[in-house]
Amino acid sequence: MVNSVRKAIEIVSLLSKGDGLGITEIANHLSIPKSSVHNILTTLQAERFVERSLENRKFHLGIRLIELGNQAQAELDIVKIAAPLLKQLNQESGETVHLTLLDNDEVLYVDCLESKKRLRTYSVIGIRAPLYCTSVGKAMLAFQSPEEVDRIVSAISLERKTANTITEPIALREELHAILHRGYAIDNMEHEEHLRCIGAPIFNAEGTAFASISVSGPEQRISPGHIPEIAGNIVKTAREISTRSGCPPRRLDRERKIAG
Amino acid sequence: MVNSVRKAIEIVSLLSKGDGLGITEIANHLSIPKSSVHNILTTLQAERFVERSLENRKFHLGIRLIELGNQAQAELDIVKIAAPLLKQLNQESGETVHLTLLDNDEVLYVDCLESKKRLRTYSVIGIRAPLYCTSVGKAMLAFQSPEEVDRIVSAISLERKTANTITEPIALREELHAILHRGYAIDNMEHEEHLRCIGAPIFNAEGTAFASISVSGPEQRISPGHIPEIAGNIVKTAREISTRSGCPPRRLDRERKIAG
DNA sequence: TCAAAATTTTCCTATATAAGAACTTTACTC
DNA sequence: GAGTAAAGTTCTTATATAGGAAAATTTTGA
Repeated sequence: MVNSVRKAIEIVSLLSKGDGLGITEIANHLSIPKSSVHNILTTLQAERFVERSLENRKFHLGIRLIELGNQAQAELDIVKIAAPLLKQLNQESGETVHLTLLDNDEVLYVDCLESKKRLRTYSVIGIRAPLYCTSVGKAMLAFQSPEEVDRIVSAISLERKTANTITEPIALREELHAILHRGYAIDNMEHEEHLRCIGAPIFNAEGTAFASISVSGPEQRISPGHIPEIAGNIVKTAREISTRSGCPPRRLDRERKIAG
Repeated sequence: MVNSVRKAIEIVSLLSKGDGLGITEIANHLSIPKSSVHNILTTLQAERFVERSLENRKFHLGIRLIELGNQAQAELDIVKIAAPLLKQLNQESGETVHLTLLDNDEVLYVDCLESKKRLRTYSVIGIRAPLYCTSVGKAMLAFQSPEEVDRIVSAISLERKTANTITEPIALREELHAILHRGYAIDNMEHEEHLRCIGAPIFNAEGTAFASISVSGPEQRISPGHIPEIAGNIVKTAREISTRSGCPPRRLDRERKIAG
């Protein structure tokens, strides 16, 4: 472990939160001596990982990170594997589709294809969302091991986002149980008003639900009557992505049996 | 300057090029001892800046970079300033609009709003393109100081991308001269077939053309007859972004006089 | 406009680290 | 499936760096 590199990462992470910090502010926040912060920032600045505002002399994230973020995304195995199948799902459903990862007890959006319709779900790659109130999050959470579900459900706090948000751990556990048997998760306007999403898990070679995909759109189009049909297509697509990710067929059969 | 941080950045930059590298490969490429590479990678991995493939044990860029890249983009001053004006331009033109920066004698795309039409310019934030064959690139290049134009034109190589690509330095200089007087640049299918773009420069408080915006679409819609009208709107939008970026009105008047 | 306060930068040395070398593990070949 | 080659890991110490303190700069307020 290289301390200076870890400090550099801490500094970059801190800068990603606030908007513009001076050396002293950073040093105080992270309890790192000012001179060390100064040395590291000089290095980061030379490589355009951070930039310094000319007017107020405060540090910001640099443009090199924009470029690297895009390359990291494009290089990600699951993104490459899922791309053609997501495109098909996007065309067949006509709605916005997402690919997300389970990371740090949160959902991380790593790919997105928007609907071509006027009224549509807008989205950004690289943002995070909670597990308990998104279809992608619940889809991944439901298929974790019982111990992991216990750990995560106790670790996260169920903040209310809309009128429909599940805010009780018991209710969430029941919902996860239902998802396990159904094979897919529904976000019934639990995260954002007027927005319904349907998500299904993706399993890796170890059989872990590490990713998920979803279709999301306005409540009028993703109506209860349409859900089973859309969900069928999502689950089919998710299974194919799992298989291409090296997930053994036996793992998928096990899910099918539970559902059946 | 902190050496270990610079090495960490070099490693991350190297990983962004290839797809998956081992410790020895990285050590050889960068002439850094294996043990140092190992130490740094351990740190980067702990913070999810890099990840290690389970199957072939090679290192890749990590998901933390996807997140940071998105935050760096959203935090960028020019992106925040330009956002509402780009949206308006996108709606009024009905075509894909871009915001780019001049970085390292290249164009870096930092924002994009796609057309809603079926046939449209697809784009990604964080990618790079050459200066000499894009409207955004030529728009920025034309408005650099004569010495800077000289330096850049001698530094870059004019590779042919399409039948229309300008591959002769003399022709490029003439084109830049025309752009300076016209106030906007045209990419007449010089970078990609069937794609026309119109770009205009954005000036900062120092009066430097550090960014540019463009409208791009299929040759049928961005036809020669439509160009003056579309260009007028782009130039108007670019001037407004310049003003909001702190560019003194006198700088913009100067461009107007040259154009007049 | 000037002075005080805050912030940033430079300097120096005790300390953590880079990197050579040896060792272990993994991958390949026959 | 054993033997070999390559890659990865650990260990140790000479060396570069982290961080305290002081100097310089910038900002703020009167």
